[in-house]
Amino acid sequence: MRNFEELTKQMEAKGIKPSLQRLLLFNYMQNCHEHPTVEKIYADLSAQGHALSKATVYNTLTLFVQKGLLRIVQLDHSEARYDILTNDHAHFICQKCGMIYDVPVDFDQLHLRFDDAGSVSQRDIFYRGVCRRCMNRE
Amino acid sequence: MRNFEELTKQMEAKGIKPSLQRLLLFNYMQNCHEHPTVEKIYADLSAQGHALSKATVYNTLTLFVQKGLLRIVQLDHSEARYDILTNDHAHFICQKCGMIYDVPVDFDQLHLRFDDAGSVSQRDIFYRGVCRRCMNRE
DNA sequence: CTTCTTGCAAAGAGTTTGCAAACAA
DNA sequence: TTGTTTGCAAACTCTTTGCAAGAAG
Repeated sequence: MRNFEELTKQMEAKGIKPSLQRLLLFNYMQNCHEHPTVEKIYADLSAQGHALSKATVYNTLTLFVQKGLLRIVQLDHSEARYDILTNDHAHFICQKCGMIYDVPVDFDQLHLRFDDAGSVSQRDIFYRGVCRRCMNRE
Repeated sequence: MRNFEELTKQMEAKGIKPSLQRLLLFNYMQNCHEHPTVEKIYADLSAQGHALSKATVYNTLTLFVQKGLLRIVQLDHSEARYDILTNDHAHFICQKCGMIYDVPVDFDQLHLRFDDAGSVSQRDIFYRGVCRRCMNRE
């Protein structure tokens, strides 16, 4: 919960007014690396004694995505999960336990050659399979 | 609508019993390369005079995904779109017009190095941006 | 004041499910 | 028969929205 001035600066740099709820959410997302769902974010912040509505969680996360602070990790038709946008990484999704792992990856090795692409603003890579932990469990 | 024997073989090879509705849907997906939504699939097949319910479209597509004939392309929280699983290709999504382009890509250049990955069964790459057609339109 | 943000509850979209009828083996 | 597939409608989940109250400048 420290370092709010730094967070404020980052948000203002993206054109977002730093209200209390927005700071709370941004701070939470900065420190959460498990790609949480709206439900989890809401539950965690509520448990910490912060008052904010689920609608505000939805609306604020959507705002953050639009402003380029977060990205949505949408798997099939389940709940959306959110991910702080840092340096590029891929995602590995375990089909047994549902866990999402970050995978370091060098996107530039891909050499995308595609004439219909005017401009590219975001790149996402997903691997699906079974993680080592689940494999060992069998 | 020809070639049903071939389709039947492919479906049986994946452990799917070839009912009429399933053949219709599989045949449709084989020949549709625009990543259609359930709504579009249902509308197109209905317009062709085929009787099948939307629930069956949903259930059958889900079956096909589970059996590895199709993949879901789920963008944010909009409708799911379906894609026949052929040789690897990435997707480029235009954020203006919503069109999804197929992009040839060599996945093996990525050299995924990730110790927690036990086994990998599927790889998806998404690029987002603005397509050339939309850029030229401005 | 004036504008932006929040929160509740209701609406909405897309998808899944229960169950009975139809079909296939 | 015995098991599988279909289809309708209802239920469900996740997300968005309208609007009034509240906070900020």
